[in-house]
Order: sequence, then C-alpha cells, then structure tokens
Amino acid sequence: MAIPRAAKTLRRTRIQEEKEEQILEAALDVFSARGFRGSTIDQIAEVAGMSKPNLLYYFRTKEAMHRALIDRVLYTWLEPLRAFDAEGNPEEEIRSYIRRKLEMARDFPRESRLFANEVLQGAPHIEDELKGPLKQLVDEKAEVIRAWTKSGKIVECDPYHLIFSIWSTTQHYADFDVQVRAVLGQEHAGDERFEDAARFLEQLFIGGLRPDSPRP
Amino acid sequence: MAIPRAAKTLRRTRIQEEKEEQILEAALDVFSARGFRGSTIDQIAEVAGMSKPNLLYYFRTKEAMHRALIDRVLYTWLEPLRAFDAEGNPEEEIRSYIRRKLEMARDFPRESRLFANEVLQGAPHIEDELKGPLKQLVDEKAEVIRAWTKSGKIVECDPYHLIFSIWSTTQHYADFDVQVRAVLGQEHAGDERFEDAARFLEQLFIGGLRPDSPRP
DNA sequence: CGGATATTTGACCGATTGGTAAACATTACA
DNA sequence: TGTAATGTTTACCAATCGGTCAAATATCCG
Repeated sequence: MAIPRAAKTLRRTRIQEEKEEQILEAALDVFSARGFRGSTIDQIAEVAGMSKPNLLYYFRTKEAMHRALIDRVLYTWLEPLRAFDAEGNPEEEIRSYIRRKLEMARDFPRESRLFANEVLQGAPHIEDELKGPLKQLVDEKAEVIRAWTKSGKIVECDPYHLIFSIWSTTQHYADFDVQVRAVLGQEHAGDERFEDAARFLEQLFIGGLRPDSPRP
Repeated sequence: MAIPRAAKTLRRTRIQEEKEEQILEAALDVFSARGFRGSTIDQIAEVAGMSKPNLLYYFRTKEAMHRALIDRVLYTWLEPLRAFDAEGNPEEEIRSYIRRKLEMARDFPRESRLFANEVLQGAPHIEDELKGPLKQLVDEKAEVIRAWTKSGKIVECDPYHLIFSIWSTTQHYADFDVQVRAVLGQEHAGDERFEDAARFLEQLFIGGLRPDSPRP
C-alpha cells in the first residue's frame, strides 16, 4: 500500500523533485496573475500539464502550494536589500540597489506580482513574514542609512520611507506593467523602458539625496 | 407586469438611486479587498445588507457592478493629475501633486486598491480606459513637464517616468498599507506616517528635480 | 522476473459560484 | 382607494470549486 502523501516520505525521489518543481512553476504563473482566491487548482493543473488529483498528491491543499511557493521565493526576493553594504559608498550602494531591483522587476515580474497580490489583499498568508524577517531586515538596513545621514554622506531623511520609495518605484514596472505599457504606447514595448526607468530613478534618487543638494 | 431590470427604465426612482449607491459602496469594499475574481456577489450583498437577487435586480451581472464602480471612481481618481497646471510654478505644482496623491492614498485607499487589483491582474476590464483617456491625459501632462525641462525650470528628465514614480510612491501607502504598517511597527499606526511620507517625498522629488542640483 | 512502493487518473462528493423564475410586497399616482 | 409599476424574496438551477477515493499504472530494486 502506498504512503498516502509524497510529503510524508522521508527521502524525496527524483520524480518528486521534478514534479514539485513543475507544479510550483505553474503555481507561480497562476497565483501571480490572479491572486490566491482568484486562482483554481484546475488552472494550475492545466498549466503544469498534470491532472488535478496528481497536484494534490504532491501538495495536500491549494494553501500548501501557495505556502511552498512563498517560502521558495521570499528569500531570493529580499536578496538585493540584504546586499546593501554599510561599508560601501552610499551613493553607489543606493544606485546599485535601484539597479538590482529594476532588474528583478524586469526578469522576475511574476515573483513581484505574487507578493503584490498577497500584500494588496491584506497579506493573509504572509503576515508573519512581514512582521518578522522582513521588518528585521529593513530595521537593520534603515540603521545603516541612518548612519549615512548622521555622518552627512547623504541628506538627512527618513530611511524607512527611502526604502519604501525604492521598492515602490522599481516594483511598479513589474506590478503595473500593463498600465506602463498602455501609457507609453507600443513604441516602448521592448526592454528599453527599463533602461529609461533606471536612468530616471538614479537621477532622482542620487540628486534628491545628495547632501549638498539645495534644500527647500 | 414589472419591467425586468431597473436599468431599463428611463427615469430613475429615489429607491433606485439609494440602492445603487448602497450596492456600489459595498462593491467598493469587497472588490478593493479581494479583486474581481476573488469577490462574490454574496459578499457584496451581505455588506450592502441586501439579498443577492436584489443586487441582481439593480445590476444584471457581477461584471456590471464592477464596471459601474470603475466608471464612477475613475474620473475622480485622475482629478489630481488633471489639476496639474502648465502656468503654475513647477516646483510648487509637483509638490502639491504629491501632496494631493498622498491625501488620496490616505483618504481613499479602497479606490486605490480597486485599480491596483485590476491593473495587477492584467487590467482585463479597464484596458480601454488605460489606453484611451488615461494615456491621453498623461501625454498632455508629460508635454507640460517637457516644457519645464526644456526651459530649465526643472532638471532634464523623462516626464513619463517622473509621473510613474509619483504614482507608485504615493499609492504605495494605500496599496501596500499592511506591509508599510508591518515594517514601521505599531508606533506609526496613526496618520503620522503619511506626514512623514509627505516630508520625505517632497524632499526627494524637489531635491532630485532642482535644475541646479549637482549631476552624477 | 516479481513484488513492494510510488505515481497517476477517472469518478465522485458536498459546498459555493453566478444567475434565474416566479411569487410576493411595496410604492407611486390617477 | 385601486391598480399598475416597482421592488424584494424564496426556491432553485447548472457550473465550478477544493478535495477524496479506489482502482489502475509506472517505477524501483532484490
């Protein structure tokens, strides 16, 4: 008699790894495009090219799929912020943070939308991650920025809102892609809109944070 | 014999106006919190305090409710951008645009999330509005900004991405409210986080756009 | 090979979905 | 007041939802 759920076996077989990978890939497609509630297991099954009961053999519930996906993506998603270096040159650190975040918006828009959908609807499944690991990381990096402002390396400003503004401006190009495309028109359908965005954002943030920049 | 749908009558009665108002108010609550696909007519009916068939007496379908809601909210939503004045002082125009948008994020977060949900999921119901009225308005205002940069009143920059960055930074406080709260912690649970944001964003944008600001 | 284990599927379940039909209640107005 | 039009509700529908089950099939390994 087979052990009812693959998850309960201790050693994972080759097939298990492959299929779980396939499922999570499909789940990312669907969840990021329609949100948790708007997605159905059948849709994920179709994208994955498997039958619905087969999905449920690897993940007991729809929630389990979603959770596995979140767990898998969250760590990498925060990587750019983690790379923020206290020892580095502030201007260059901020510039490269913006660049990395923009690259992620361009190369991993589904991951961005996955979180956006989740947070937008009240973050029912990732509240703990937000208040725990995320807050901790941001607190830490905010302290770094605070030190920069204190020492006059960048203009005095609220480090939390600085981080928020970098998040929002960069992720905007993933989360609101259709709107950006609609407004820019088809002449900017290629990837050059990310280069334009990078140019603008670097100018905005570097200019806006320069310590010798004139104050209102 | 009753005319099957209120919508088909030419003159709207007092009851029709009241009930449609009630329904759209409830629909805004539900659609903004769960997105179109994640919302159910029953949920809207419960919030509105009416029976499901009664809702469907005033709006034939779930889509009709959503459309009526979008139509109602879109115009006011674009009001701040429309107020952007070519004759005004650039610095003050941008400053007050940021302030207005932040006030809307604070006072009308549901409206912001309604559009965010819609755009995030590919804007299946408002594609025409994006490519039509929205694009037109942005094109027009981008031209105003372009004139300002040409005349050296603000630093040379891409006007479209400037508008995008103002949208994203301000709406972030409505759309990603739970994340902002989680990161800031409960000490910023009140409205003062909007004041902090306003201070930071004005500093960022005014500093970053000043024509005499040092260039990278 | 052969049997144990792991994987896959079709048929099915109760709950919920968007929406309808028709009986019933209320309102407006001559 | 009477009656036609408007408004509301109960009961219901087919389709779809997340999930189960048992039987069928594929794989692994001695």
